[in-house]
Amino acid sequence: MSKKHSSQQMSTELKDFFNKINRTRTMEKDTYLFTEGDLADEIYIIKSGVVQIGKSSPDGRSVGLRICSRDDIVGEFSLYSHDVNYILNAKVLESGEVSIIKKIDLEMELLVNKALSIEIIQMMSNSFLQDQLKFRDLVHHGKSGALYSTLIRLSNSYGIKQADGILINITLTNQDLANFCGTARESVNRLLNELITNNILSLKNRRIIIHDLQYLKKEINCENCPIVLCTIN
Amino acid sequence: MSKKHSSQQMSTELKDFFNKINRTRTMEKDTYLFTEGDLADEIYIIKSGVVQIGKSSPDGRSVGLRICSRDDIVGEFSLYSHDVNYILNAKVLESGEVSIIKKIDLEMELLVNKALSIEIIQMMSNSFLQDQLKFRDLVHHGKSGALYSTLIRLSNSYGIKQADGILINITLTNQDLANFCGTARESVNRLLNELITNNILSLKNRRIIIHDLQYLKKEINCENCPIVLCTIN
DNA sequence: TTAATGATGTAACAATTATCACATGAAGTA
DNA sequence: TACTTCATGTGATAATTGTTACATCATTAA
Repeated sequence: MSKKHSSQQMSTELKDFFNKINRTRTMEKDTYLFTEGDLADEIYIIKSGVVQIGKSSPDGRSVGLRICSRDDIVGEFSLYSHDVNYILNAKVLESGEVSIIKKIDLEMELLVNKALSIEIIQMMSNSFLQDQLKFRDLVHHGKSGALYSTLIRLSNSYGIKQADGILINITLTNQDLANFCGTARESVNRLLNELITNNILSLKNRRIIIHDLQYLKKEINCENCPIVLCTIN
Repeated sequence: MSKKHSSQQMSTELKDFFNKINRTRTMEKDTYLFTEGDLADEIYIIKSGVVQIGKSSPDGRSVGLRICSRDDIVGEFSLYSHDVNYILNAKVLESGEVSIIKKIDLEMELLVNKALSIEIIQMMSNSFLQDQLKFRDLVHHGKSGALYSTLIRLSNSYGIKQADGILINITLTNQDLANFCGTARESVNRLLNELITNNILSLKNRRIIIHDLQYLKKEINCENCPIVLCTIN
């Protein structure tokens, strides 16, 4: 898989630091790397596999927030405060391996490693701007806009250029997409089929190929912001 | 106005740094501190007045994202990369004054001031979690959920306890609220009047008094997360 | 005081989206 | 193969939300 863009992607300093520590853990599909309420004392970097960050509601519904893979940082940076619990969960969509850093080790390192701090600040400020743009797309363009935005982000994070368009190289069910958009599964299904009918995209092997990304962008007034600000991870 | 909670609130180190530089600018109601496309070479801290962070769409609509006042940090942390332009805008809702730091000065300071870096990381990680929870509320609980969430956040940021409830000590038009919720003004109006009818809230002097915050929280499955994660600023 | 402007309130109707209830399809397993 | 399970597809209907078109109300300016 060719991963090009990422909001919380591993920077050089951080990569070095993770490599120095070099603790890893394998993770199995359909398990959770962490769930809401777990003690948040570790930060992870994905070495292989796919992890979905989300939040489950008491009413049984599930909210999709990010889809992360190699080099993405996963966890919550509640630095210098302990006994903090995870607010989100991390579900393993494809088995793989993560590098682990104890939060306390990262805290110690930050005290002496200025370059690392600065890289983390840069990473986080990107995330912040990214989320603001996501609000615009998800909240202000209706449910179809939410789906279009999600597809665009998926294509920026997991898209592979092909002769006939951009293959989103990850399998997601209609329900998964619905959880990102705040819609019913059936609505996603209908919207997707409408897009297929209009030759905007097609399916192949349970994966989406986008033929006309420009159409999706136009519908939500995409102003071609830096791609680094428009990813799903 | 008693301000208690804030996601991007001025930390001690940062406060000291701003005070050391001590450049200020006054801002007039209904002007913009910055708009989309402006060169993003400064960061601001609000000393007085109220500023709304938002984004305007080519289709003329306007998206509300944050409402900031004293001690809130405003601007975009695109550190160490120059010729970057603002993606959001900052509209002055109430005249006041801001302290200014040149981005380049902050960058220099970060190279030598570890405590400052760490404070900024803490601030940003709060913002990040806060936004994830906001997605859940705004995207996954319908338009009424979006409004309820906005009201709860407003009460956490600008609420003043009173005998009969919590006064949101800031004036916002129905349209302003609609811009935060991604709804039509008329829908906000209907929803608000419904809440008034049911004694959940009332209006006084163009300001909202929430009598039954618990009702609003229950409707969106609020799990009483740390208040610092549920503000509008 | 009157006029103008902007905010709010409301009804009728249209459009979108959710829900329910199944049918069909695809993939893995006994 | 047949069975089971999970994903997808689709119609009918309900619920929510947006749009249009005004009326009313409050505030400011002439």
